[in-house]
Amino acid sequence: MSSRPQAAEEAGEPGGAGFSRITKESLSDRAYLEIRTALMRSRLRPGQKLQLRPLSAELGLSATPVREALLRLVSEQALELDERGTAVVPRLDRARLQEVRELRAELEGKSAARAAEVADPVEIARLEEVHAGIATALAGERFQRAVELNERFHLELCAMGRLPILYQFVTSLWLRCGPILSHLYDDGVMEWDPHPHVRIIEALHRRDSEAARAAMRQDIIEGGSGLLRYVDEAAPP
Amino acid sequence: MSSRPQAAEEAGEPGGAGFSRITKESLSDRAYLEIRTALMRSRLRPGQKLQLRPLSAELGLSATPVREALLRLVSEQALELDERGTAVVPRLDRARLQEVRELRAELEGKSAARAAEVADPVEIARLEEVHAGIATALAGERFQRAVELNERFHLELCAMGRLPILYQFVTSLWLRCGPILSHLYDDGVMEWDPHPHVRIIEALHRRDSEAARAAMRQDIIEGGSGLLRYVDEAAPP
DNA sequence: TGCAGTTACTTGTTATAACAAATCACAGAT
DNA sequence: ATCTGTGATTTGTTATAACAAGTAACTGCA
Repeated sequence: MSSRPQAAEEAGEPGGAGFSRITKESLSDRAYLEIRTALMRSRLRPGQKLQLRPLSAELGLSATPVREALLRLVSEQALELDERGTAVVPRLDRARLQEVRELRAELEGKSAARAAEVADPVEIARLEEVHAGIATALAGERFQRAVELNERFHLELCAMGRLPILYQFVTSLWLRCGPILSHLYDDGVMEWDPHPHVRIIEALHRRDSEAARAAMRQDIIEGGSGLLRYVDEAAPP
Repeated sequence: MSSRPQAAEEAGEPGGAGFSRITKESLSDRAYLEIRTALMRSRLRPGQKLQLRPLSAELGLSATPVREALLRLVSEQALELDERGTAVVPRLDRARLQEVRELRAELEGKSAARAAEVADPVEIARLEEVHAGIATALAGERFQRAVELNERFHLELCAMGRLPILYQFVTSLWLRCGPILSHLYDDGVMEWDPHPHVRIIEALHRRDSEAARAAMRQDIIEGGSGLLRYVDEAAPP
């Protein structure tokens, strides 16, 4: 889990528009966020076990809040429990990843369509900045940075749709892919004619929801296909 | 929360096809199921507080497993936490219910379309039985029974789509409506030309996915509109 | 050397207690 | 009668310990 004092590293997260988290920050939340970002940053490998007491010791907490964090991630399907009850990072098999991509296309597509109807220029500008950041990161071969910004692009756009439940579902889908997401650019950066992100942004400007939806679907289906190589053929025994 | 020894009341739940729950049944799971079905059966009113110690006493358990159950329901958005941290049954405002209906139309629509492609005759027959049960219950004015069977119809159909993540999302949407679901038939039973459920079943037989999707959408959008009357105009202070 | 049996330890689970903060209630003063 | 301050109670939160079950390791015998 690496270094502990990383608190405010997660500064500019999405979710600004109406998806406020209470900022009470209990120990339980701290543990949750720490494990969660470790997952999203691919610092935990599929199949890896997260045992209660060793993990608590590493986080410097007692068992209770860590257990709560683990159970919360299990209920979000970001972790699983083995037969013994130990939390383990799920292995994505091909069928599961396919389902995730299909649902992402459906849900983020709807999100984009909706965003095209309600987004204001300020939000769109912010989105353009994020995409520019991705381009810069890729040009400089800072792939980890690009992966993080790509996530931000998608979640920020999703938040712009102003459908909180939908937003939650989408984050859940991203969380499931976390452990393999770092491989997004492993076999090269795809060359797009106009990048789907650009097509999305243009569609937002034109308030063209169907174009936004289509571009989003393309980004997810075609852009994510490389990940299929990093997946177990079938769920292991 | 009513009587405790109701264990196997939930016999014939859906989820037969590949959605197996480990049957370990810890105390935590017991508490979870008990609160959850209380929600789904509208035995808990919107705004009602579920305090840790009183609830634990009522369930005859210590605080720990009950707290775990409450937090799990919170993470599924079936409950919320007030500023103090107390679990409370959410009040659905109009916007939220609209979003739930929209997402149900989208997701259950996809589910139905997929089911039309892969369902086998045995499953379809079981679905027909459930719908027949609804008709019988309505004819006999056993509305509570009809509500439960209606839920079963939808979830069983969703399971037939064989998309586990989608299934989980849909159950989550149902859970959010639980507290007001019992009002489904409060202002009369809708008279359908052919009941959408019948149109769905016919579409399954014909393997016509788009017809199945359309019928499902109709069932959700038109059939659930009555519930809008049982919702708070806006989220209260 | 190899195997069986037993001990010790590690696992998740649950109960209990200590803690802090917020709320409630009641007493006393104005 | 109303307001205020203080103490007791109730709230969620966290830590700790007791428990059960499974696993590993080691010892003693063949």
